Amino acid sequence: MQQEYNLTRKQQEVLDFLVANQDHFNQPPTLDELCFAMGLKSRGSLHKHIQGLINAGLVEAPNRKQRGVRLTEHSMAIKPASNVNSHKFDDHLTPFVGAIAAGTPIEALENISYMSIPDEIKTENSCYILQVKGDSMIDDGIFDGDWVIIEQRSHARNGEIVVALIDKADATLKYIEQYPHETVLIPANKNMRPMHFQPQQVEIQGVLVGQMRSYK
Amino acid sequence: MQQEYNLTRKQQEVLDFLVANQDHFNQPPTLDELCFAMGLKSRGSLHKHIQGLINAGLVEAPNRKQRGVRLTEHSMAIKPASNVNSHKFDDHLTPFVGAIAAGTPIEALENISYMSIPDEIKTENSCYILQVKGDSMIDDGIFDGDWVIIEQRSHARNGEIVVALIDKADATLKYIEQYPHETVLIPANKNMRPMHFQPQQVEIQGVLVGQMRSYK
DNA sequence: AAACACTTGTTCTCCTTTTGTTCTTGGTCT
DNA sequence: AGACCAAGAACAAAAGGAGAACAAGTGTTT
Repeated sequence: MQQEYNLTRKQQEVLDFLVANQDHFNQPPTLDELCFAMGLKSRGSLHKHIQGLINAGLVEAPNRKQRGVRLTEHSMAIKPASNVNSHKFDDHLTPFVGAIAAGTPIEALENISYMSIPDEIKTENSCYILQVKGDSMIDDGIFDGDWVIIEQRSHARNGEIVVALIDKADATLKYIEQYPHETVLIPANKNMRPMHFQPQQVEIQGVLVGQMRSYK
Repeated sequence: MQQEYNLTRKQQEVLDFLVANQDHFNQPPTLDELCFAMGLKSRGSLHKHIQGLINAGLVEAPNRKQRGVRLTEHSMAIKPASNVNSHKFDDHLTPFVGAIAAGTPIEALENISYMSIPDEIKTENSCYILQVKGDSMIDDGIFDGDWVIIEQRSHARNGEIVVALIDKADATLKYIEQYPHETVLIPANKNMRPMHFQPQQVEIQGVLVGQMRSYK
C-alpha cells in the first residue's frame, strides 16, 4: 500500500522541490518558506499536500516540530536512481538578466529570474541569459525573441560572437574581429554592414555559447 | 504493436500511444491531455476507448481518480520497458531519445538520457528531444546539430512544424499542410521542394515547440 | 522563572477549477 | 441493422486554494 506512489500533480511538485533542494537547505524549510517557493498563499493548502506525502511514506511526520519537513530515507534513496546516465542534477540555475538589442544598452530586468538549462548549451564558467531583440544575427539562425546563453568574459577570439558594449553605451550581439588598430563588429544579416571601431571603444561583455527558441 | 486482444482500431491507437510514451510521462495523463494528443475534442469519446482497454485488462481501472490511466503489468510486458521507474520524480527532465534526419527513420539511442530544459521551450504535455541532422529547415533557423523539443501528439494544425513518419519508414522534420485529399510536407530550404502525400501515408509523431543550439 | 509576544504547525470551513463518468445525439462504414 | 466513432451536455467527485482559528513551539522581556 505504501510502495504505490499515487501522487497528485501538486504533491509531485512539492516533492520535486524538496528533493531538488535538500542540499541547499541548512535546515528543513518552514511551511511559510515552502509556500513562498511554491507560490501558495496559505499554509493550510500546502499542509494538505505535505500530509499526502507523509501518507505516501515519502516525508517524515513532523509532529508539531518546527522545520520538521524532511524526506524519509526511502525517498532519499530514490533520488540517485532517478536518472540513468549523464545529465546529473545540475542545480545550476542560469540567470536571465535582460534583453539585448543592437543599438541600445541591455535592458536589465528589475527582478532577475533563473532558468534551468542543460550543460550542453552552456560552459563550466559563469553564464547568463539574454533575450535577443532585432534581426542583426538572423542569417546565423538567431532570431528576434530567441534566448542566448553568454559566457561572461572580457576577451574573445576573432570570429566568435560576442556581447559588445560600444562607447560604454550601446550593447550589441555581433561577430567580432580584432586587429591592432581597429575592432570590427559584423552582423549576420545581408542588409546590415560591418561596423568599425577603435579598439578602446569596444568592451567585450561575454561570448555566445548557446541559444534557445520557443515555438509556442 | 500486435493484438491478440480484440481491440478496435481506435483502442489500439490509444494503447499504442500509452505504451510508446509510458517512459515519457512524469505522471499519467489526464483525459484532456490524452484527447489533445489523439486529436479528439471530447473526453466522452476517449473515455469509451479507455473503457474498452480496461475491459481487456490492459489498463488499470482509475476509479474516479485523476490521472489514473495506467497500464497494467500485463500490458507493460508488451514492450519491455528498459528503465522505467521513477522518471516521474523529475518533472523537469526531458528525455533525449535520438536523432532525426530527413529521409531516414529516427535513430533511437540505446540508452535514453535526460536533459534539464527550461519551461520556456517546452509545454505542459509530454515532450522529448531529438537532434537534427541535415539542412531541411535551415531557412527557419534550425541547423544541423541543433536540438529540437517535440511535444508528443498525433495531430497538428496547418503551418505547424512536425515530426512526420512517411510510409512508416522515413521520419522527417517539416512544415505540414493537411488537406482532405493530400498532405504536404514543406521544408524550410530554398533548395528543397515541398513533398506531396496521401493523408494516410503520413503519421504525425509530434510537434515542434522548442529548439536549442550549442556554440561550443 | 513567569509573562509575554511571536512564529509555526495543524485543523477546519468554504470556495473554484479540473477531471472522470455517463448520457444523448448524430455520423460513417460495411 | 449493427459496429464503430465523435461531439457535447450534464453531473459528481477529486484536486487545489484562501483564510480563520487554534495549539504547540520559540524567543524575549521582566
